Amino acid sequence: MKAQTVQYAAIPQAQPSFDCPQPASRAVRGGSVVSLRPEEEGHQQRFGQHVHLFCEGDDAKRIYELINGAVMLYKLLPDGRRQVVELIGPGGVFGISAIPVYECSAETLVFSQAVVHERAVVERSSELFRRLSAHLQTQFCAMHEHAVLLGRKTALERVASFVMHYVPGRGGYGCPGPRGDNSFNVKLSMTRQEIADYLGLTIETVSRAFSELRRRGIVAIDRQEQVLVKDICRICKLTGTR
Amino acid sequence: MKAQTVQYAAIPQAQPSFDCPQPASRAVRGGSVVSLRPEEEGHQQRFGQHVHLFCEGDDAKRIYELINGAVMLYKLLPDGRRQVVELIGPGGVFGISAIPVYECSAETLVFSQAVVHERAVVERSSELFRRLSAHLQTQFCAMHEHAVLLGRKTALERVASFVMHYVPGRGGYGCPGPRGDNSFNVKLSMTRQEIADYLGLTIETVSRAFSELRRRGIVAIDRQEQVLVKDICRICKLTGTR
DNA sequence: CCTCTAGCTTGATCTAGATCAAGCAGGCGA
DNA sequence: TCGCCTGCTTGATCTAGATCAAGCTAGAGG
Repeated sequence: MKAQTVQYAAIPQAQPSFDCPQPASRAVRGGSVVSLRPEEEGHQQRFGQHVHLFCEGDDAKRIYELINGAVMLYKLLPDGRRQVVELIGPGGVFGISAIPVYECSAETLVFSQAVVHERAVVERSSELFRRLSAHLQTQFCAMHEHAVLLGRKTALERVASFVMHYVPGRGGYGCPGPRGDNSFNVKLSMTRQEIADYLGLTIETVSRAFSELRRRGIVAIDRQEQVLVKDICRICKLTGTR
Repeated sequence: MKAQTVQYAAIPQAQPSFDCPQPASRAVRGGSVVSLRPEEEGHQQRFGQHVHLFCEGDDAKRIYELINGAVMLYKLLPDGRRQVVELIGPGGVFGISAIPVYECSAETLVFSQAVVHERAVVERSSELFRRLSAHLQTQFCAMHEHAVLLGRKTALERVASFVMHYVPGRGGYGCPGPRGDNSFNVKLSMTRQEIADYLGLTIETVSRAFSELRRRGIVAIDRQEQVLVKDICRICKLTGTR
């Protein structure tokens, strides 16, 4: 244990969170997903790749609803160890906190769009609160799954599970099993370090696991981000879940 | 990895979930916590120690709101490895699922009381839904914390963190620091195996960590369930969080 | 075209925690 | 009172994954 050679900046308590220029693109409202009374609407915003939306310890003034793209939520230990605690995809909600400040940091993995709600507005509007909460249930389920991964799975099982997350409609509840095309081309959009911090491993172990999958002929990898899963069922069996 | 010598029963898909006799004690309503219109009220129920409330795969018909006691939520891998994914205390909500069946199993750790809501009722009543969802935020925060523990902490840090959870008002957000009595008597109410499955360790490693804490004079242990924390600040520093 | 750099891979070695194997303590029924 | 059983502790050994240490590769900039 005591992983992480890479040192991350210490948690910057309370300071400007947006390290990306936010031009006039605020309030590009009229998005497809939301349709609420004007006073309940949030601002739709665009964010570049690797933009920090907020940091652990910042005032938790805003709640985010991701329209498209991907965001990672992470926490740092004082000695620099990092754990990515959640990956947010389209529809996902984040920035909700039980305390007055954010309990984790949020960073975009790719270009993303999100509806940004004022926390106070969400707390007043039961309609909005309901919609956001409904999605939290899905995320809760995913968190439980991730706890199993972190607590009980081997390195190869973790990486296999990670790859399977990117294969739509397979491996989870109601998986149809092998039918038609049993291969799928996955775009990871995370560095090996980010994957390692998500899976509770080191960068070297992640790399070795990918190499092992390649050696076994289960995936083919080119350009690092592109993973061609050649046999979905075979990688699914390696996840340890079934 | 590949822990767990103890084998747990394979997931019993769809079968009577209550393995504890449920006598006439249903609907002991009029509990202190809830005050809703009659049609929105749930039944308040009592459960003995080590009672399964539901199993992974059962129809997710009910949502539970714990009044007092303690419940653990766990998931099993097909080969018998177990991970306790969440510990629920008074006020906690569980049994919410994004899919039609429960995604984990729930078992009481001690004698407990809970308000049992019909899922359909919760989905109709915005007042009730709001109240339950509000508590999920707290639990979300705790899950993130637990992901850090499972992904990045050493065995000693995990056990120290676990013990600190039982010390009220210390170690978390807004901890007042050392003042007055710096000791506290903790009642664990979990076996070493349950603790191990919660912390992603083996029973032996948990045992060794407790012994190490005792050897360092940080805790005193008698009757296994009783842990006297002699120096709260010292064990807090061992959690890795600060 | 070459060089630089960031991110990735691979090999060698080390170690925290798993596994294996006794032994201990306390509650309980006979 | 005596076994017996369940849960806990402790020691010896093993191993998955961390750590340390080179390379490798592809894109960027000159």
